[in-house]
Amino acid sequence: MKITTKSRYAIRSIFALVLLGGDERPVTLTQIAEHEDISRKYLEQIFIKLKKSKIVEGSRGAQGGYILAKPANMITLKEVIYAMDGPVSVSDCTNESVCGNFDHCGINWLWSGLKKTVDNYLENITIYDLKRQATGGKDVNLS
Amino acid sequence: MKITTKSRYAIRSIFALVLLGGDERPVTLTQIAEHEDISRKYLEQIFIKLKKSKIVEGSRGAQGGYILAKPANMITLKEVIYAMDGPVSVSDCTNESVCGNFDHCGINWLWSGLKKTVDNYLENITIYDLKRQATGGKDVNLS
DNA sequence: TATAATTACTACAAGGCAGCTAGGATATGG
DNA sequence: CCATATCCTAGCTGCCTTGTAGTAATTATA
Ligand code: FES
Ligand code: FES
Repeated sequence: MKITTKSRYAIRSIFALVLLGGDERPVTLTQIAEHEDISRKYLEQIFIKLKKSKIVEGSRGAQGGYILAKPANMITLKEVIYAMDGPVSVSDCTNESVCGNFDHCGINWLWSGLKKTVDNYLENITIYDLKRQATGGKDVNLS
Repeated sequence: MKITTKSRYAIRSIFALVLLGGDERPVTLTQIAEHEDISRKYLEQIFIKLKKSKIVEGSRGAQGGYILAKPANMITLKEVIYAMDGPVSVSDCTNESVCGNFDHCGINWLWSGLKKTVDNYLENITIYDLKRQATGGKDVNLS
């Protein structure tokens, strides 16, 4: 029942990206890696996935780096986690192809219910919320 | 972000235990293993844990087996999962002993919030609810 | 009291996979 | 051209879950 560290790194990294000005000019992975004390090589893989999911945009070469692909308040945690690990799966018993007993199982509604609960929580928090929380709610402008 | 199969097996097994009359007379693991198509040897380990957590009671020897240690509506899913895997941990960053950055981390409230959400869901469903759901809500007597 | 049934306990093997490292290819500003 | 970055692929490693195996302890019953 754990959020993978990859997903947590991703969230922390995007948060750091915003703090370092990534909503305006490119921020390099090296900066983020130092700020968050995460392996830069590992970050590379994370950001490639984030890029594929249209959460950030990368620009190569000197003076390159990453910027947000959309406003911070449009990036939900669910989205980020999905980009890392695919859809949140709370149980392996999600359909009949994986569990022969699926149709006759009396309790799989438990897991769809739990998934819905978790998804709902993660859908309603955005990167902007992290920033606002960190600055004590004083911040108003969102990018 | 998965409930372990051990926990799912445990829940299914207790559910089966109730269906097989385990709120009155002992039900053997062999019965449950057949009913749920789970390895009996694996069930043994599961039930030893359930016993240690005072969820079931075992009686040895011929005509032995397991019965519920308390009414089905007093057994929450959270309790069962706790018995299997310990407290639900949604992130490794739960205290400063494990994460040096804990005190200065701006986002760990996320994980405590998520944990609370999940715990709340699991706390409010009991084994009796499973039975009621399975019988279309017609059942009234709870043991 | 012998026997079959059944739980209680311990050890460990196999596999998957998350987490991370490594090396090189490609693009770009100065 | 060169320093700076992203982009892409491959693979290692250790842990943890899942499951098997063997044996001891207990008890109803004939
Ligand atoms: S859906 Fe697979 S056992 Fe319930
Ligand atoms: S608490 Fe460990 S990084 Fe946030």
